[in-house]
Amino acid sequence: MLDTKFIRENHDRVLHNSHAKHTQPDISGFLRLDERRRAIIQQAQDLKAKRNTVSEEIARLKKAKENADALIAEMKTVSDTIKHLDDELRGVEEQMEHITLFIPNVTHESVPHGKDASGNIEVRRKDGVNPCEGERGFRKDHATLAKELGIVDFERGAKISGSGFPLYTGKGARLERALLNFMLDQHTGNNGYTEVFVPFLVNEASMRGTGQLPKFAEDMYTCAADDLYLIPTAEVPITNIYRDEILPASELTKKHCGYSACFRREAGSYGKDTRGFLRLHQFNKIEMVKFAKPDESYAELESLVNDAEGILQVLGIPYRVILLCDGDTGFSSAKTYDLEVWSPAEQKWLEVSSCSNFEDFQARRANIRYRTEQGAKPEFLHTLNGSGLATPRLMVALLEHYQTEDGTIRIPAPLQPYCGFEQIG
RNA sequence: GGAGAGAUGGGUGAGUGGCUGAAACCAACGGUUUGCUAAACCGUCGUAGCUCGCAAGAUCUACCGAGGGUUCGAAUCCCUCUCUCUCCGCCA
Repeated sequence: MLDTKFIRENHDRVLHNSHAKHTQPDISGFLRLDERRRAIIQQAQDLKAKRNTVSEEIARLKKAKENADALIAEMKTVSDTIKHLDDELRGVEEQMEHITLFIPNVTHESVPHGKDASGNIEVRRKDGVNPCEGERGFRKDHATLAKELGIVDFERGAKISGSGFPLYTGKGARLERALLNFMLDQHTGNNGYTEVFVPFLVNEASMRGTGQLPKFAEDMYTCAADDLYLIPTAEVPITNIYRDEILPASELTKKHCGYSACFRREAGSYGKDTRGFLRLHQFNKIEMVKFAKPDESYAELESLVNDAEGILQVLGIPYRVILLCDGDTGFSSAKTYDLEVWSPAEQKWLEVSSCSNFEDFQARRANIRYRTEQGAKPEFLHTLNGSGLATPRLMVALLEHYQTEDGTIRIPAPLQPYCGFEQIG
């Protein structure tokens, strides 16, 4: 959510940015409402001030056992007017909020302009230490490999829940668990994150806090009977840990990481990239979240990307870092880098991580502030988050890159202690 | 799921219709005193918004879990909701 004053003073920029992000908010309507709002407040305030002083006068008269009927009658109409003004104000503010909630975050000046993913910029690329580099004759795709090796049972997963709900079996289940533990240990042990284990179902206020609601209601699973939502990412519960709180500046930058299952309806994406692990309704992810001082958040974004990259480097998987153009940057984000791994079978780059600086967009929605010193005015802090990493496409890259000529999978050395085995098959 | 109790400023906690934005104490901060520490004393000590001002700041308004209602006037009375605690029941 953007600051009302910021929208008022930068409405052209906000409008252009919204168009770049393919949204059409009613900025001029917002400005009209804003003006009306201030007029109402002014008028209501004057009347309330009058009511307060006259009420004191009434109290004084009553105590002196004098007649106050005329004043009381007068105040009755004043109170009625106040009530009507307050009602109108409520309506105006509701309309303003409705518009504001659908205005996307303004992108950072370093973000390139572009219509869609074609406008993104590759920042850097790293080759892996792939043991099969250059050998293409025996290359099988991840879904075929997984099926042959018996590490995932898509059919039974679909029987239990539906398509997009994979059932990991045997060494596949162990490998999945190994990846998650390995990544958590990296972030807590080497990168300075404090681990959290979060609720997977959250309330509406949390979803609004991080920006999933109200705009993206269609993308989420809901538990209607209890007014709860299944989280699409651990970003939601982790960021909301400090909702409505004021953190001391000495605790910033605060860094949390955590595992969660992620649930996404992926409505409207059937048939597109849905083979195997490419797009799932439920998957596992390690998420990193930072709470930073505004003047440090962009440096923190770079180190956040490095932390995510570190996983791929240790696992020796080829990847590249992409800076998203404004047209491809998410609703809440001011600047986003994607990490993509190479799938030799798909001959495609696959997104495994998205690292964003939201500046104060989420903090304003969720009311997360910090105070530089005792007695200082609390200010909104900056929130950042990034996947570190999501497992399904990481698994794709791992299987495809570490397959051997005889159809087995070599487990990368750093992962072996977590797996308890050196190969699959 | 049933019964009951509760929610006030950073903390404890007073306050049942007007003089309460809120006592008192604690914590914190500034100062005086002091060889140092301690103690004592004095002062400061919530958030948000409108308007005015270059600014420091000033006026006004709102906020005592949240939202409605009654009233000239609500922390205080009424209704709904949320959360916490206690007891009973059920349960991994």
